[in-house]
Amino acid sequence: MLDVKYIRENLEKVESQLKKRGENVNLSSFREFDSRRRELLQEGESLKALRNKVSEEISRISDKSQVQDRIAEMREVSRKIKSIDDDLRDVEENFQSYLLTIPNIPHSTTPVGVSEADNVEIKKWGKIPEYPFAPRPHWEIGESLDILDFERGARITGTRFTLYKGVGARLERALINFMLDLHTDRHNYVEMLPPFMVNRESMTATGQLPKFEDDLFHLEGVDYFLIPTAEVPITNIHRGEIVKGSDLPIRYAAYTPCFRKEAGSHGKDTRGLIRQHQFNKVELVKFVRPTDSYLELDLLLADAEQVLQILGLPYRVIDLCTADLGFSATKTFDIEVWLPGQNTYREISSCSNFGDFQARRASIRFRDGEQAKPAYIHTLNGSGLAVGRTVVAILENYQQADGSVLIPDALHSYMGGLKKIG
RNA sequence: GGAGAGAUGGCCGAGUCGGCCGAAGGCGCUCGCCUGCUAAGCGAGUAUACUGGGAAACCGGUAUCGAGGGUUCGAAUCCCUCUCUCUCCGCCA
Repeated sequence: MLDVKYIRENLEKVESQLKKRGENVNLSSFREFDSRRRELLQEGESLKALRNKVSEEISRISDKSQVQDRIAEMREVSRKIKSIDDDLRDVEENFQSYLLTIPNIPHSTTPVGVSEADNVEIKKWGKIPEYPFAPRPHWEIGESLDILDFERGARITGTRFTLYKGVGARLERALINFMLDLHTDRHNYVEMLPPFMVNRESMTATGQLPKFEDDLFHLEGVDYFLIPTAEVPITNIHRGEIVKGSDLPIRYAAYTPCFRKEAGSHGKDTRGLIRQHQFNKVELVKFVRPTDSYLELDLLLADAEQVLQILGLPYRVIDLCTADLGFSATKTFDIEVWLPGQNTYREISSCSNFGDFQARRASIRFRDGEQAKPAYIHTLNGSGLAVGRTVVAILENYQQADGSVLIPDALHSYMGGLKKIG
């Protein structure tokens, strides 16, 4: 959520900055809500001040006959207050839900664009391997090695669900452990294992709700949602808190499965592990001082990149343009890993700075010292990495002519010494 | 699932038959004093949000004692609903 005072004072600027997202923003109703709200507020508050004053006087007058008309008067005032408060509640509710639908303002360094074609590649790492044979896509490799079972996954649940088998399951688990160990032991994140279902408040705080409910799995009987990313439970750890400035930056790493409906991508990436309704991810989340957040974004990106570097997987980094930027983010770097079986780069991580947007929705603040004013922190998060897609990248990049797949060195110990699949 | 207890400021904890309770007291913390260091001691201060005024320092108003409703001129205090926590029993990985 954006700062109401900031919008009030910079209405046109905000509008033009939001237009860069390609959204049809119209802040004219902002003015209406805002002035109506303040009008009602002032009217109600002066009546309350009067009532408080007179009520206090009533309590001090001992002669009861003298207070009857004052009481009658205040009865009327109270009735008026109630009706103003009712109107005010209405206005505030509508104002609030309106504010929750306004996306974040892109950062000044975010490239302006009208489609994903305007994203900017800022870095390439690793050598794209050459094969003396036609590299196969991971779904073929996985099936022929009998480690991925798409048919039975679909039987158990439905389309976009996959069964991992034997060494395949082990590889997924190895990657989760490897990533968590790397981020906790070497990058100083604190490991968290959060709930995989969250309530509506948590989803609203990070920005999934109210606008993107269609993308979420909702439970029947309770108003809970399956998490689409660990970002949601982890960011909400500090919802409603004022943390000590000296504790910043706070870094958390968490493994969770992620559940997404993938509404609107019917027919896209139907084969293989790329687009699943359930997938595993190790997520990095940071709570930082506002002044540090863009530096922290670079560090976060580097932490995620290192996973690919250690695994020896070629990738590139993309600076997302305003048209491709997520609802809550001010700036996002995507990491795309090279997939030889599909002869393309695919997103494997997305590292974003949300500024104070989520912090304001979630009311997460920090304070330096006792007498300092609390201020909103900045939140960031990034995948470190999407585990299923890392399996995909390993299968495709490390495939051999004989159909086997080599396991990257860093994973040998996590695979019980196994160096090759098949 | 059954029975019971509770939810007050950073923490602990008081709150009388509703009125001067944003809320006693203690701890903690901050600043100052004092003691040759430390400890102790003394004094002052110590919530948040919205809102009006002001360049600002700051001053005023309103709200907040788990959440939402109700009664009342007036509610932390009375009534209703909900949420959460704790204890015991049952069930269960």
